[in-house]
Amino acid sequence: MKTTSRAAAPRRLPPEERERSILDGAVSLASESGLEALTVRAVAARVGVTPALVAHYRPVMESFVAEVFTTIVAAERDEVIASYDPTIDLRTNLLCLIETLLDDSRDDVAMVWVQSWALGARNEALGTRVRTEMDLWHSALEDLIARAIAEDPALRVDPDSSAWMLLAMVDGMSAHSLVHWAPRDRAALARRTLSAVLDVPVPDAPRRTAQSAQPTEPVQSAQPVQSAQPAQAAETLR
Amino acid sequence: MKTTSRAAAPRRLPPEERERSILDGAVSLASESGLEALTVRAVAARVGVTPALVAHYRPVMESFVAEVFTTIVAAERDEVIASYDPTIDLRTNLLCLIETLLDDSRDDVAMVWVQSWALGARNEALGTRVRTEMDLWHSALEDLIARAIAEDPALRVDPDSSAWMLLAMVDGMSAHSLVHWAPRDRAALARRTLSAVLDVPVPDAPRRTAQSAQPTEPVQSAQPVQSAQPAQAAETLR
DNA sequence: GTCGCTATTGAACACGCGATCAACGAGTGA
DNA sequence: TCACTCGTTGATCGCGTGTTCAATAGCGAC
Repeated sequence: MKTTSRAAAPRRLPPEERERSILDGAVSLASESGLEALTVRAVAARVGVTPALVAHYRPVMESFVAEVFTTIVAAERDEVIASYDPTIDLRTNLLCLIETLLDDSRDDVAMVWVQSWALGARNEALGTRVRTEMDLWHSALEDLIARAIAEDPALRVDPDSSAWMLLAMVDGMSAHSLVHWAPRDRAALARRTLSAVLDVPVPDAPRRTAQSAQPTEPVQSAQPVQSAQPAQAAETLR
Repeated sequence: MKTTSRAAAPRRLPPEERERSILDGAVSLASESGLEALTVRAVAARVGVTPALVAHYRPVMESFVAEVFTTIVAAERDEVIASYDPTIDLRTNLLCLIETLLDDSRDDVAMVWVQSWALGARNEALGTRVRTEMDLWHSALEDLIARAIAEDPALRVDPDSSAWMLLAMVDGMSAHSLVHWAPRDRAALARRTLSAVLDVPVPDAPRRTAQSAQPTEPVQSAQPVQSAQPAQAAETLR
């Protein structure tokens, strides 16, 4: 906890320092109460200055929100990614990562993310930042997986699509948890989710049968014939 | 398109009819512009009456939002679930369902969902409704899957956790699509996602073996042994 | 000690929000 | 034709929002 600037704001700081304290205040405010709480007056109160001063340093609130968003999620990503332990196997690492991200104590960041998707649809400055941050998440995960594969070629996982699925699952579950909707045993579901992502065949040679059916035997039915349908279905649906 | 009540509102409707027209207007407004657009004045303008009249029929906006949310998502769920075709196999049906839900044309409903998770965290009336609607989605999917299993016992899928994963994945991807963040080939990812959910072993007997590297070779591999592993990892981690 | 630069303030504007309430007037039964 | 009912209106309150700007006052330089 290096909580900066509760309210005490000695007058006349050097601009860069004031700017920093305002950003810090906005970040802590948004972390606690979400991006929607970022009003000129609320930030000013948090920092201990006049609304006019906040407006002076960040004349356009819309882009300030985008900036605060970036600061918050980038910090979280750095922290979470840094906790990856290369001496441990991929599965355990990812499980740990998922459980970290889904932990209730991170609902504040989850709220920021969910609001960013809603607000980002109409705030173009924010939308751009959101895509950037998600790209960074995706490539970070992709890197982690690719690196693990490099060390253990026995791993049959497609880094790209696995990263997509992991992000979708985690983000979906995070969003759900905001309204406290979660399975009885979330840890178990996390495990199962990871299994789903890691233990599924990688469609290595993109043959032009609309594949997705695996070889044969196990578990599911799905002959090529069948699995060809969905692709078609998709087109007819659109 | 059965768009009701653009603006023309003949004076003095019977209460039930007016109530209906206000709800309809609010639903269409929220569908177009999201739950955040549901203000007394905006709804009044849409329906073609005075703000005071809207406030008269729905004195508390907060719960009106919850009501509109329910109306919108329930209608969508009914529609999508009804499109399930029992004469086709489960995989194709689910793929079709996923692609329907992820279609760009449904971004409006996606926006309603995403906003509902954010707003529902602090609007308790809404939060309750959101959980209810998600429960209904979960059990609807669970039913679909269970029914498919009943007809084809060769299917090795756990309806409960599969439903959880499907919802998380679809909701996550829907949220992402609001800011136009999507893989190059979304249809392929949808197929892969479905594979992940359907083609993963159900962890029936959680035995307590230790190792963590997977067996090696085969792609979907996944013996029960494997699927038991993560369970332990989770415990050690926490 | 004084001056000047500028960080900071206070006040105001124009807008949108939910909510309230007395008053209007269309429809209806007498 | 009158009177009553009640759906509907217009006006208003109190509040919160982003944004603007002239005026103030702290701080470093001289």
